[in-house]
Amino acid sequence: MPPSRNPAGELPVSPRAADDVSADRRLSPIQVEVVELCADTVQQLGLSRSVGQIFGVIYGSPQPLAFADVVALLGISNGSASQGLRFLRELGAVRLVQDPSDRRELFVAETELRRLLGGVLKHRVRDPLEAGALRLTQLEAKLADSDEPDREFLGQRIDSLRIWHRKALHFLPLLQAFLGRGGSHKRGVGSE
Amino acid sequence: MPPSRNPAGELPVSPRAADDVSADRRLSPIQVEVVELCADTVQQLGLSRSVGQIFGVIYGSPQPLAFADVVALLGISNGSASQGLRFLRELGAVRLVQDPSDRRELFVAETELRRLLGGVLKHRVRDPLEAGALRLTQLEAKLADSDEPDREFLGQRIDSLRIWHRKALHFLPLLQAFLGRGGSHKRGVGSE
DNA sequence: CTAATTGTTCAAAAGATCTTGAACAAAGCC
DNA sequence: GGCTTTGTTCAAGATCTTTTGAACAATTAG
Repeated sequence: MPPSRNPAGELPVSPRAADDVSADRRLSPIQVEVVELCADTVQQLGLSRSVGQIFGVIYGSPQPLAFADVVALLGISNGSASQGLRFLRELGAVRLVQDPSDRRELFVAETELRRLLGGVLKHRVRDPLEAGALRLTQLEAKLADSDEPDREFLGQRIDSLRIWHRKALHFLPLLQAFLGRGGSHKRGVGSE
Repeated sequence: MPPSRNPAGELPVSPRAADDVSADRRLSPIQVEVVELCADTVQQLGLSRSVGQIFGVIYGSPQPLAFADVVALLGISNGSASQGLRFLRELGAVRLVQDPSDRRELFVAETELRRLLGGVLKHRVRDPLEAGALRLTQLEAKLADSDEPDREFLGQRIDSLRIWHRKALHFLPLLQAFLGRGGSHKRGVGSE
């Protein structure tokens, strides 16, 4: 049971250093908004909202956050935090950092857009596209030895799907090249 | 109550022409798979599955389909069909065509990828991005006259969000240019 | 070794989203 | 005018997703 709330409102005099996050247990109003913004954005990308909140709270923290910090700052359950953090780690959106004086896992947010979106892109675009390719191939085969009455028409439709699919595949490298540029370089962001 | 089912299994001798869709009330196995493929794909895009099924059944039909055909072929309710078709029309993924001998609304699928994705892009990318711009601006203002302790750090984070946001905005025209290039092969695709 | 801390798992509850179907409106037909 | 066909609306129900929290494993400190 983490000391997320304290009936008397007094600090539990944690044994941690003063700059540790566990000391300031609350999010500032601005941080709350960053969390909300991330949550909404991530939701638009088709991932669950709490994953966005978790990323947001880590992204908006000057120090690395521990598991228990995420739980306390967002007021979510251990289960949600565990699942959300695992997912973000798999995506590559957060990373673990080590602190010799702290045996807990500490998380920091990935700040390079290329890496951040790389995971989402794979998870939400590349993998589904590859699954789609397989299905299209099977569908073509099935059409070939079926007694489909509208075989010619459906053949054209499936061809068209193939063309769309190929386009999407060709598009991915372009997108990655685009993401690769500039980003957080000290200067020359370009358009200014 | 449309004659979608007939207790005795006999055709209700519809008053429509023989090539009308209402005559063949069932989807072929291949068409079923096209419907499923569209449903799954559309779901990946973050829209509801039934919308994909509806698009799929229209896309996989040699003839324009009427509202009642969609309901009968997919076995969905009037309500779902009505909402799904309206949504697809708003996106521009299906169009209405007129048949002087039929007073019903007849639907055909949009087959140009550019137009098809155009609507989704606006609905799922451009609009949210614009909302995000507004939020970022408000957030910057709020930060400016707050007594945020980590103001400098959060300022950097918000700047970084701005850069990502701008990148996404600049990317849209690129994507549209890409979609614009010659996908449709003018052979007897017969869809017009 | 024992106790305390840290994080994971998973069945059940809560919540969000989608679908249904019956009542309703609109428009053509007789 | 009344009857039929066509499509829409929306509250209630069904379904799917997310979140919770308590039991559990793993690790470390004492």
